[in-house]
Amino acid sequence: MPRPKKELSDAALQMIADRFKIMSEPMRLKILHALWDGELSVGGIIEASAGLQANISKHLGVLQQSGLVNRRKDGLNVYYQICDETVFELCEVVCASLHDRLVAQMSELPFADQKRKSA
Amino acid sequence: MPRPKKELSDAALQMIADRFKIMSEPMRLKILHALWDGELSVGGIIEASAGLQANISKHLGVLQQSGLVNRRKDGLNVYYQICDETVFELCEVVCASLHDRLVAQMSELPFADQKRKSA
DNA sequence: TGACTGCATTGCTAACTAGCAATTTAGGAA
DNA sequence: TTCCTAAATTGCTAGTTAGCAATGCAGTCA
Repeated sequence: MPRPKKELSDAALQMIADRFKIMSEPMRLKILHALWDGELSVGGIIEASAGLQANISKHLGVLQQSGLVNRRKDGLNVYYQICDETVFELCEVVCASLHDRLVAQMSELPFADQKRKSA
Repeated sequence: MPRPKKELSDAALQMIADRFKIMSEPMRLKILHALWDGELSVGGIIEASAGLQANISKHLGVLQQSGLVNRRKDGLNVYYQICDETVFELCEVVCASLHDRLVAQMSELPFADQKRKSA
């Protein structure tokens, strides 16, 4: 199907770019990945992502302000949860694209049709 | 449908993050937008995106190396074209998410149910 | 050959930000 | 109160990069 081209203002481009920028840090992706299965406390996220507390906290602040995760406080603990399902979709689309690209690159090489080390 | 959580190595996270980073510059989005309807020469892209020649050229180099656009030389001119359709998909997903978020934020305000300046 | 055009490259600067260490704040328990 | 824990914040440094100006280079035409 044809994709109609819409006009995009500079402000719109900036908003879209900002969203991509949020997703462009490996540590933030790691945090989102840790939250894949649901809510987790900051401590749990730190453990799962193996980062320093200050950094994780800062990244969580960024993620929350962008509306990708929400925050729930309970006693001493704070729990975060992904609240924008497009996070998953974006990652899946990117992964598929990367996969396709690698497959295409492999097929450029000689002996491409021989499966090597097929696990 | 459930989204199965897959293990992600640091290298994988880096690759995904890199792809998002490519898309996180307004000028690059502007270039991709200019290429929305098909192939364009560098001159055409410069005109459409209203950027300086050196910057456009550098951005095009980034986009090509990431495999999002391809390059075709013809005489004095060089033509670029989007060769990864996921570019469109990613932008559409992000736009939809941003839209939903703004709608949700509006509904938080008083008089949210009154349509104002409905065009 | 020489001049011209279209694009790429280089050198530079300013702005941004991830990560680290140290501190602060908020809440719970004794 | 005092101590403790969980999380957020602050100050800082180093690394990255977009944009600009100037230059380089390849292809075309006379």
